[in-house]
Amino acid sequence: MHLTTKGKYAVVALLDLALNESRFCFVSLSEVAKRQSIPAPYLEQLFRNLRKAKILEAVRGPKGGFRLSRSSKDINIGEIVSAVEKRMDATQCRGEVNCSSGKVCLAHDLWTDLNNQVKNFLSSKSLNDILVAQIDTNNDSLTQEVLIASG
Amino acid sequence: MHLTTKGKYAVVALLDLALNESRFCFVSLSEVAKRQSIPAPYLEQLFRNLRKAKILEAVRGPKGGFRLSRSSKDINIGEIVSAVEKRMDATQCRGEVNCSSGKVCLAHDLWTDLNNQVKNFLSSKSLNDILVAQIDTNNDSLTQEVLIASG
DNA sequence: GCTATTATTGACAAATTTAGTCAGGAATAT
DNA sequence: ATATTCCTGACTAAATTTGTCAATAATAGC
Repeated sequence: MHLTTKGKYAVVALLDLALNESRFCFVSLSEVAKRQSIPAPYLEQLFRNLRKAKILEAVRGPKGGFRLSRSSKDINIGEIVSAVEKRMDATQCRGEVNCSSGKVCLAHDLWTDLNNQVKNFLSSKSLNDILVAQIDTNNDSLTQEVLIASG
Repeated sequence: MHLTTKGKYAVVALLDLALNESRFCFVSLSEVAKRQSIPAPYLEQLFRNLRKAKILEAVRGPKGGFRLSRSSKDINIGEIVSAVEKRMDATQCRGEVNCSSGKVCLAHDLWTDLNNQVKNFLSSKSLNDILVAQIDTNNDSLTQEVLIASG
């Protein structure tokens, strides 16, 4: 089970997009990258995967950019993370039965359970949930400003 | 958040130890390594950390080996994993406040919550819990044999 | 005391993965 | 046309994981 900067960058970038897309219909990758301190060419790789996963839509050319393909309420963190992380599965054997030389290993069910635990947690949170929680707990000036901008 | 073979090997090795220590007071590392298909010199590194964490006790010399320093009911999976994994923390900033150039990043609380979720899950399971669950769900001949052997 | 067995330590090396870069191409608004 | 932006594939560097090795220290049994 590996949660790396890929997953973290992806989530933050989409949160940024969710906050800014209501003002400008499409947001350029470079804006997001700059605001969130993510190397732009690296973010391109991630957005590529997010587009394949039908989470993002893109338009090329001037005034082009990206936007969420659905409401931020209908995009959960789990699908974002799985779109960019390739080793999130916690089981050594990817759920296969013969993980320990033909026999189910002693801890097989433990890792399967952990896997489900994490999956369920991440799938239960939408992008919007995170934004709302962030707004509730954090009343500094930046957040307020972004809030006004977004709605 | 990284759960690697270290954590998985460590848990399986200790489960193996828990199953076999009642018969032989101390179990040699090479026995465990062989039974669980873990490279012995690699397991040495892990046992080193588990001893530092007061989870294992060792005796050198012939008839020496390792045993759990406490009952398997009093050792939880969380402490095993943290003894051998160095990057289990899911937050990018290790809980620090200025994770995104001076400001708390948008997803800060999300990763903190995920972190706690995983910690609580792993801490809530003891070595003995895993063995009992394994025995309940898996009635093949090997498990039965080991069960009888263990007491 | 000698020997075989086992843990202990520190350093080393290979393989894999992550993180980041780059160059060139394609679409589109102006 | 031109500038802007996404698109694609390949490439590199750094870090981490996954081992390996050699030498040492302790101890049981003879």
